[in-house]
Amino acid sequence: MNETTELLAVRVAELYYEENKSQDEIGGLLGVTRWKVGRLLAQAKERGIVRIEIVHPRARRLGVERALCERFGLDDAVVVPVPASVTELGDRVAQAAADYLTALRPVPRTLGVSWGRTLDTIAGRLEQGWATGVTVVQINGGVSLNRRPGTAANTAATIAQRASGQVVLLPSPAILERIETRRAIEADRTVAGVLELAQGASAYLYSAGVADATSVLVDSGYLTAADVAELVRKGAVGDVVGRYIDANGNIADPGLDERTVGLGLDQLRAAKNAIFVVSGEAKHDVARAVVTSGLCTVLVTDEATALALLEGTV
Amino acid sequence: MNETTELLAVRVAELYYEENKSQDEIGGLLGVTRWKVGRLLAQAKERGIVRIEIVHPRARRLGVERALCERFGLDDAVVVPVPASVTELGDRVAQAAADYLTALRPVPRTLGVSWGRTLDTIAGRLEQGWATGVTVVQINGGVSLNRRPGTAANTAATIAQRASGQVVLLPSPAILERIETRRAIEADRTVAGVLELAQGASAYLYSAGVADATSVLVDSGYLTAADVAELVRKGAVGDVVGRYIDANGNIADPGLDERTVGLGLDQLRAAKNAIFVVSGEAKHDVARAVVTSGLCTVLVTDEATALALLEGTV
DNA sequence: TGGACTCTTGCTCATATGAGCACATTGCTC
DNA sequence: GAGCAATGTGCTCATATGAGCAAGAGTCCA
Repeated sequence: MNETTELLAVRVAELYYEENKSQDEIGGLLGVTRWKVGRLLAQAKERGIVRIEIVHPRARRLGVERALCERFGLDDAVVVPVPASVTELGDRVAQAAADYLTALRPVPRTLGVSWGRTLDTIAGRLEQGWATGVTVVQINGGVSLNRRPGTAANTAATIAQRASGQVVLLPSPAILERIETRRAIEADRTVAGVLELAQGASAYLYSAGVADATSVLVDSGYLTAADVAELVRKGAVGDVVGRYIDANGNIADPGLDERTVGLGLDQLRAAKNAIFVVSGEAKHDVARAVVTSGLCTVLVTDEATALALLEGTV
Repeated sequence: MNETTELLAVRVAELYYEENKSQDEIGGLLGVTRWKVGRLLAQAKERGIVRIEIVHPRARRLGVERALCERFGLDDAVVVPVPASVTELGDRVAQAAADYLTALRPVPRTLGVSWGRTLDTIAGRLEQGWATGVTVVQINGGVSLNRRPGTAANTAATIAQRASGQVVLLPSPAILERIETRRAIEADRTVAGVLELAQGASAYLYSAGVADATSVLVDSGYLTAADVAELVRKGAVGDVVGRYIDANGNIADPGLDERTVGLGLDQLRAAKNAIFVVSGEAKHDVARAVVTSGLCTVLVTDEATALALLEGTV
């Protein structure tokens, strides 16, 4: 399209979209047929001269969602556009996750949830009555040692309460100091029952942690910043339900993993409905590791993360 | 429109504009009639949920243009959107002014032009052959004392040359030290002839200067920064064709005006086609003074200036 | 509780637009 | 310069959408 045609396309687009003139009227004004006007409008759209954007806190990016599903073999994806002016990125994504959960059919009878800041925000965004009779089970440990007492329990409890359901907490630390202690605690009837319930959940809802000192595992006292630095040196890009993974989605430190209580990654991979919620540039690496290694079936994320995932592969 | 309807409108807009589904298809997907889909789309547009923007260096803002004409009684207005990322604001506006001049019908036989940076940029943006046989006459003095020798002459000459026309320069300083000298020079046959031609021009093309030390009149040595500061204290907001005006469009310093050579503001007000080109926040005050006091019939400006003009009145 | 008024909805018919086709134009190669 | 391929154009007919209207729904007040 040469410069003259391009300028004509600009004028046509202005008259059509800003002046609300019909293609026939525009043709008369500019001395071209209405068929040519239509073609110029199509070209204006193709070349980005006309930009149509859906601007709303609940808006989605359906095209990007489909591209993610095709690329990564996901069952579903939810992508939310977040304008640069919005500072609470996680809020928009959490809202979208809450919307998705509310709309999920069939309603999951048992929902396994992790804990962390993202999950807490999602819990806060769920409406009372988002479902009825959902049993919410914790899938990673964290009741004890937690410096913010009750957050993990609160998250699961809130989600359950707002679905008029029950909460089943995992009464165990997230990470134990000795493998023997982890085995003993998992063998205990109380913990074993919760883990069995967790393994049988119809859906899982979880996020990821960044492999740095901001991790809630550091915050909670399970790991030190030095521990995490060592994990990074072993290739860790982040943690999923308390388990550190590398860029290929494999366990970064098997020894640490053996001491970690909660649902295993194999069980997450085998899940029929694993809803992964993630946002922010800091989590791009772990997000990529999760979606490329089959650790989720549904992804809820922001547009920038989605586009980064789509650009980075092949 | 309550929250449920608003969310429905978002979904409808996404399916229509991003998925290119017909209103009938969308109705089937969402369980509403195609007529309701149409109404939801209209609401989405009204409430800014759908934003359609023309993004191109040559794009205009036709609605804003019409509003300016209605508000200020202009014969025409040209408003160009300039994205925040574009640093050469004046370039876009200068291009629009060049476009306007080229499209002007009837072609002006005699075109009076001022000189300054904006006019120089416009001259550079005009294409060879933008018109034929146009006599370009300088309407404000400035050949002598100019520290950038020839700029004023170059501007007029370039415009004339690219219209295969003649240039008529005003061989006089912009401002003289004594009123008597100004009268003498204007009485001289050479200068008088040019001024007569200038007064009889079919169209005028000019910009405005900011009332501060960046003025080309300071740059050129006619005024000192102290002179301009004094003018500001007398209420000057800027200069038009070398004449300082206040917020109401009146001469700020009659004494200085008496020593200024060139087309008078009364003559500009009486013109049938006075094309005023202005951009940038620094010039908002003088722009307002010009459009509200009948000193132009056509305004070419950037979108931010246009909106500032529309907001500031009444 | 009923009537009046306002708002919303579904529909008919008119208008607007697009898909696909046949023909025209343009550009390239021999 | 001719032939061929690619691109562009105008058109017919089908599809999509909107304007205006009548009917239904909802709200408010006496």
